[in-house]
Amino acid sequence: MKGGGARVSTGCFAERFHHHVDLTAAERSALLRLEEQRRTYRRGTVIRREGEVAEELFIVRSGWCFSCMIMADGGRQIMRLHLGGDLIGASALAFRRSPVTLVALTDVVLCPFGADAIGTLLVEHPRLAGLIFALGQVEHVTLTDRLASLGRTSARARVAALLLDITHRLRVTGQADEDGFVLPLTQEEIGDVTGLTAVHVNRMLRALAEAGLIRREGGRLRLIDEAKLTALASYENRYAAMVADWLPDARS
Amino acid sequence: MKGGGARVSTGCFAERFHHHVDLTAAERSALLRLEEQRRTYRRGTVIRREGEVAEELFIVRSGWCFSCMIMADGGRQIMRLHLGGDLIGASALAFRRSPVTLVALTDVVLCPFGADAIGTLLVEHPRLAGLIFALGQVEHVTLTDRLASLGRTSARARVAALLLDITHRLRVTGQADEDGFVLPLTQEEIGDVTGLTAVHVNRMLRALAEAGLIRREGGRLRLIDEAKLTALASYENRYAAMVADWLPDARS
DNA sequence: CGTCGAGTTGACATAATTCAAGTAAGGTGG
DNA sequence: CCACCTTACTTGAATTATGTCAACTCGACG
Repeated sequence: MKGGGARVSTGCFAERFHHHVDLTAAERSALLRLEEQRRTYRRGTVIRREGEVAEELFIVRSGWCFSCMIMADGGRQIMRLHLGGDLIGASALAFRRSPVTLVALTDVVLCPFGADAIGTLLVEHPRLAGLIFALGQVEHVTLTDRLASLGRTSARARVAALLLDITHRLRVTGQADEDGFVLPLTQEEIGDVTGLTAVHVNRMLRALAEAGLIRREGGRLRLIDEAKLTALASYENRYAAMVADWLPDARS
Repeated sequence: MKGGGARVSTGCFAERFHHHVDLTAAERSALLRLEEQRRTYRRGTVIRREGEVAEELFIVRSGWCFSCMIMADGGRQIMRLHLGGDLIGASALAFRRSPVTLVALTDVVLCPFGADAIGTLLVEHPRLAGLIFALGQVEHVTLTDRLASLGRTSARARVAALLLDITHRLRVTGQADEDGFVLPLTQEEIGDVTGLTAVHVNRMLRALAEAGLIRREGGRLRLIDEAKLTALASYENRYAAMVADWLPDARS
């Protein structure tokens, strides 16, 4: 039930690529090399602070973390939740200093590697580099979805969209079933993702529950009427729709 | 004064890379090949509609356009303004259908090319592919900045941030001087970028003008007190800070 | 000269925040 | 095992930023 660690024999990053191409042995081992190192962080730890020099990228092996920005008035905006298999810190490919703060939401295991590993990949496994690029585009589009969510939808819709997003991402790795899932976010953190206050998040969650769209039992959260939630949030599941048929052949 | 077309002998996309690496002749011509085709659109034209099959990417050669999403209630969120030298439609690398609508804001000239051109670039000029990836990261970070802006800052701050962002981007290509620049956006469009209503944008612009931070003279807009604006918006100029020292060597 | 789109301005409505006070739950030390 | 503390969650009332509606001006354009 802990999740994330079940089928990792291939490496949890490689797992992503599976669905899109048949990896060659060389590609597979190149990806596994990215996950060779491990680093563990306790729940609540600040992994990296905004403005720090940061030359490493990470693959999330297990657990959740998030990247955020601290605002001038002390507020916080959570940019993205990072779940198992996610690549984080790619901004190191363009900036010396981290634009965001990285925080462990649960106990988390990260696999760090240097930016130059991406350079190597680019030369030796252009197809993999292309796939990573394509995955980056998926993230880009989900970010624009969130922009629309924050800019143009109501508080209920934003909360609903977040819950749907988490659900779909967990399903990819089989961590969410019909019984729902454990949400390791406080209402304040949900607010920091959605641009709301903790108080208002509370009200929206209750409204969704009263409307019979979700159910909350202990730490577990369950989506009852996903169709209505999806409509309410105008949510689009981008993770399912990815295709990358433009990729070059694997290097022989 | 029309802008964008001045120093294009190298190609306006290649122009971007100049600052970061010395391009080899082969690289330069590979980039120029991306700009071989031209397509012109009239101000106001919808170039591409959300949900349409879209296999092409574009480089903006001159003029402005924007990508947006139309919301269920008829509202609109502008995801990004695209200026000369920008690469747009990269989502075609991950999705068959366009997640956004693309609209010409002024008369605009675009250079279309297929996604497979990126595949070729990846194999033949990995360093260029890496640079494009790094530029993508810059965009990614500016998007997160906007997310923080929409989620956690006031209306004035959002408007100020937009004006600063446009200014910095225009300066890269020398289209904004101390006299300011021509803003081809209606207040409604500014609202659609910042997640506000046209009416409120109007009030915020006036407030900024009355506070002596900006000046509006005809269609021209001029930033008077950039320091105060920057503080007010907690704006960070990401375009200046990019470095990419992890790139592999150019293929010989 | 009339129409149309954009900008401006005021009065009013409302969604979301703030403040404040409480309850429930979990962890810790005695 | 209990008493205490802390952290998260709830809930209501007052406040505020932003949206809505509506009227009017202005300049461009045919």
